[in-house]
Amino acid sequence: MKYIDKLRNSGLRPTKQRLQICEVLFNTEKTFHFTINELERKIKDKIDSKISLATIYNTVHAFEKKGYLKQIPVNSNQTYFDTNTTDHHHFYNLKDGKLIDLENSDVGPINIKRKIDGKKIKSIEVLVKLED
Amino acid sequence: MKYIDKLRNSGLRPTKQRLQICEVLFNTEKTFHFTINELERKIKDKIDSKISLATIYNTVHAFEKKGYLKQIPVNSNQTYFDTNTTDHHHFYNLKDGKLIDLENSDVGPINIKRKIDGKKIKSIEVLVKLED
DNA sequence: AGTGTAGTTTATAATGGTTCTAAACAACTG
DNA sequence: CAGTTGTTTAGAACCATTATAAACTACACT
Ligand SMILES: [Mn+2]
Ligand SMILES: [Mn+2]
Ligand SMILES: [Zn+2]
Ligand SMILES: [Zn+2]
Repeated sequence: MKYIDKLRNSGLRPTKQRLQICEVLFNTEKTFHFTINELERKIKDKIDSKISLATIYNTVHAFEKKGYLKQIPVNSNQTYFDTNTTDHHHFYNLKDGKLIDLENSDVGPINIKRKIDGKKIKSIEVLVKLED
Repeated sequence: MKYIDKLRNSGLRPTKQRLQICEVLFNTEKTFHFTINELERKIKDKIDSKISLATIYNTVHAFEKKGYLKQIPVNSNQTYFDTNTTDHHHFYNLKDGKLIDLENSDVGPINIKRKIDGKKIKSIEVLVKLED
């Protein structure tokens, strides 16, 4: 019910699997960061039926393309996604590989003084690595 | 001769392979960014003998650990390294996957106002994604 | 120089996250 | 419904990276 229109309006058919993944990703108090591996576990916990790994990948990429998820650049063998699609920055805890949101107000405006001919800025992302 | 002391002082034996890789990485006018794949080609071009891929990985990681290289966080299936180990930021050209250095003066000082208990900041990195 | 030891290189295999394939299936349209 | 297109799925393929373990080499100490 809740996500059917959202999907239809995006040109994505509201399948059982996508709706279940929407529940896990978006029906939460707070936004969160995840790897595909973590999402797979979360889905297994919340859902009785099984969703294939290929579908999880497909869906995450479809949602990313529609702007419902974004990828966070970190040095890891796994891809990190974020359900918070607003412009914001991150702490990256090297110890456990967890991301923590930094609000824009925690960082201050970033003004890139240099320009590259024929290119425009798509995003500006700050990653603050944390160690003990 | 040039890199033998550097390696010895770091506790790394100055082997033929490491010295050759040093030539490719550090005997240059400008610093540069590379993936292992690109470095492998560069080595093949510059060197007559062959260095195994495993050694290239080993050496890059050894140099990274000693602080002679650093990894740049980007969304890519390959790991990006930088021979410029000073604190600086990057443009990332999404079209061709190339990095461009941003001097600190191009970005301005970044002041992280938030703190995480028991953690200290290891690095602050800004990635500016470019599109057409 | 010769010997012993620890460090290094190498070919090759293994790993593991991600993407591809193509057949079964399900949502939509008329 | 029937036809069409989009989606799901298990499994295979892909490919960057890491592990393995045997051959080799730099180095320290005679
Ligand atoms: Mn993607
Ligand atoms: Mn590394
Ligand atoms: Zn976030
Ligand atoms: Zn750089």
